[in-house]
Amino acid sequence: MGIVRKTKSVKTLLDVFDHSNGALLSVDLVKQLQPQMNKTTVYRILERLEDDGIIHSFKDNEGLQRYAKCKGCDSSQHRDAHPHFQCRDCGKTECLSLDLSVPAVPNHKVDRAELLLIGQCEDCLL
Amino acid sequence: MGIVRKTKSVKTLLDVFDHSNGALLSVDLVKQLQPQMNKTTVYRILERLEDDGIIHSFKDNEGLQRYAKCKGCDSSQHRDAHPHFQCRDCGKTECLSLDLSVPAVPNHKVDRAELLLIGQCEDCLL
DNA sequence: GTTTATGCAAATTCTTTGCAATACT
DNA sequence: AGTATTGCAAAGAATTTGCATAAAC
Repeated sequence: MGIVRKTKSVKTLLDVFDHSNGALLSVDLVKQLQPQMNKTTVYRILERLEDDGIIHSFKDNEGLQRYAKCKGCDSSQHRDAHPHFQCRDCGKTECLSLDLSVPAVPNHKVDRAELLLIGQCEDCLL
Repeated sequence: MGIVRKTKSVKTLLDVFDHSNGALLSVDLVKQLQPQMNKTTVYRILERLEDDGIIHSFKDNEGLQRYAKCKGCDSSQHRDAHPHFQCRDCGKTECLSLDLSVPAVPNHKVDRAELLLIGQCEDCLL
């Protein structure tokens, strides 16, 4: 449902996602967009975009919220398996296109899985 | 290296781990042990126990730190694949004994993997 | 007796909330 | 016009830091 109004702020944020890759820290987005955009506004737009299935989010290795553009998600189902890779050196966090098979757990209902790989990225391997 | 002194506080914390199952929130431990033990003390003991390979930690679905007793870790290598299951209803977080095969990522060095399954636990499935 | 651990208060960091003002459709 | 959105200030929650005191080896 397109309940997210295309305000200037929303467009700005979507533009940031289009021109960057990987999963972005909400904290960084807040910093980057200040003072043109208020901190609260950034958090709330991210929340709305996620509700609308435009972006997805997860907690990274530091417990910080990260957002990335969804590929193949919609508002009804936007929480599929999203493997991510986080570099322990530079912190850069990438979305992986790996197909994650969600293991079954006896007597449990598994809705989704978050797989975070931690290591060194291409740039930091040198 | 047994650099962790067996103080009363340390023993208390180890006792909590022995008498509970699943991965415990540092926040809850702090609450539970107050006011006998100071907040800072709890955080610091947890940190030391993890350094020593007695317990391991990860960020849960809410980005909160959780700790659980290690099985088969030591101070040199205590960060192996640790799949966990977190109940979206009651929040209970269990350690799974599943063997997680860490996928390779081209041009990256993967040190470890955090797999968190989210769903409903046995108790909450009724 | 030296080193490690603890307590306390204060600071930090990320995120959320309430409410009035504003922009979108 | 009516509803969704924004800004600002303040609150909240989890975790960390500095420093003086106390306990462990």
